[in-house]
Amino acid sequence: MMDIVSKTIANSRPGRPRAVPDLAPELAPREQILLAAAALFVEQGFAGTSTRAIAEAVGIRQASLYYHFAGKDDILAELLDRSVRPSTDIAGRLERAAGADPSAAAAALYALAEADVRLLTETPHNIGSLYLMPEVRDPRFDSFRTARDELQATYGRLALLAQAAANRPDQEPPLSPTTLGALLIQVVEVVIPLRRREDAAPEPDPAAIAAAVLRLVGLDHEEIRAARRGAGEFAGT
Amino acid sequence: MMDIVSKTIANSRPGRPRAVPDLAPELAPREQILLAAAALFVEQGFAGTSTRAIAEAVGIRQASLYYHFAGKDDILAELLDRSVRPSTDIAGRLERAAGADPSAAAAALYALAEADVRLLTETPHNIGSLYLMPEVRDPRFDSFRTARDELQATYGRLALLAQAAANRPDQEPPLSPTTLGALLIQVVEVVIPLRRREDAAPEPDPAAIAAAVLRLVGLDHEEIRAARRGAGEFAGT
DNA sequence: ATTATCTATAGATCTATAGATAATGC
DNA sequence: ATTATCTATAGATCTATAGATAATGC
Repeated sequence: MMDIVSKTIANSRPGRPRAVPDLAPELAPREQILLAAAALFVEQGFAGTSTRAIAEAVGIRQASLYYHFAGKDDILAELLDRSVRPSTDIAGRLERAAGADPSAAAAALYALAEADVRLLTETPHNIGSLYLMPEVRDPRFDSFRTARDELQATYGRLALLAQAAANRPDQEPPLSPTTLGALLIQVVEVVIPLRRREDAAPEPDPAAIAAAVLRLVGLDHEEIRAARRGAGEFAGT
Repeated sequence: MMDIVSKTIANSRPGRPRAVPDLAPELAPREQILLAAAALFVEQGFAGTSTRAIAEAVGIRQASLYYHFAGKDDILAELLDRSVRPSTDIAGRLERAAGADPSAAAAALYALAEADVRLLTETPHNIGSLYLMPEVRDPRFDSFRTARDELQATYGRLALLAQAAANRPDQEPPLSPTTLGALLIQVVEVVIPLRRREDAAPEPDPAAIAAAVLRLVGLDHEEIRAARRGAGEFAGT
């Protein structure tokens, strides 16, 4: 009897028990650290967040962080990689599926923008805003930046391909491919400042943002509708 | 003779001379500090920049900063205010000049976007990127954020007015006014990530970005051309 | 007298390491 | 035996203040 009770209450994991009881024992400690760090980095920046603050948020002692991560840098590196990976995966699949067909490229671009808006909207703690921190420029985070540059390049390539087929009137001053890719990502990332606002602005509609991306590329209303229909067919890809 | 020589070489300002000779004596010390801090904040973030680093970049001792500023916060606060002020001034003038006339609003929106792109492109050290730092959310910088929210609201109001007159086909899912303002500012601010790239991407053409803004609002090619012509007339305003 | 610096330093951090301890696993 | 924590602490910062000093201004 006593045994059953104490077993129920007992720590279910090896290792010395925490001084403060674990509030989220269903999460691995490593995940708890990543989540707490994400929230703090977003609020106060990387340099502005001490390892002590992260540990306190998790409910462990500052030194215990170092059992799970070699240093503060590694926590941020993992957060960055995890947050960009789903986007680059989707982008790669969509680009391969679209091949060289301009109208498929338009559909793929639509699907990519919509997926990215969803990811940025749903990710906990507005983690997408970590991209904006100055520290991310440091060589320590090269692997993240490479992945992100590749994502931007995919936006640029899909856009150029889609644009080639657009039935657009005499175009405004054309944008360079680099500028175009940066611009489209920038539009998608409007989610970040919108989520930052504390006045609880309405969440942007992914379909509306995706349409805005195609409009910027020069597609007209009918072409955008067609791309939206085409995007649906990538769903299984 | 000796007097003339020593006067020429002599320190031209009161106060104890610096331990390290002043490399930019034409700038007031306060301006030197602001410039050096801007460069460092942009590179390494606010919390990641020590007062010692700022002082070193200026060529003074760390403690000497406190003669010019009450603290690190005040340096950032002044940088933020200075960088947003020109935009809000222009926005206010343009909005007043446009009044309630939709085609004037389109022209004003064009002029505002173009002016902002120029400001962001030309400001030293990509200072616009300071807006993105997490620390800026802190109440200490409320006055800056208020000014910026007002700028965004002006974008939103001009866009809604311009849109009312646009000869646009059956529109895509409409964007809320808040989202629209955020989106347009976001487009203009594509300059910031472009300037950040170290591969020396081409500078974006202000006219192309301003056109992109109007296209997002729903204006067609002819309307954009008209807005561009109209924008020229605000020049003296 | 005023101005703009300097030197020196207090007190509060902050990161990371060393080594002990208290669970579970076998 | 392995795992995951803990306590304790070294050494390196970092911000801000106190008070001295060396110019110019009058």
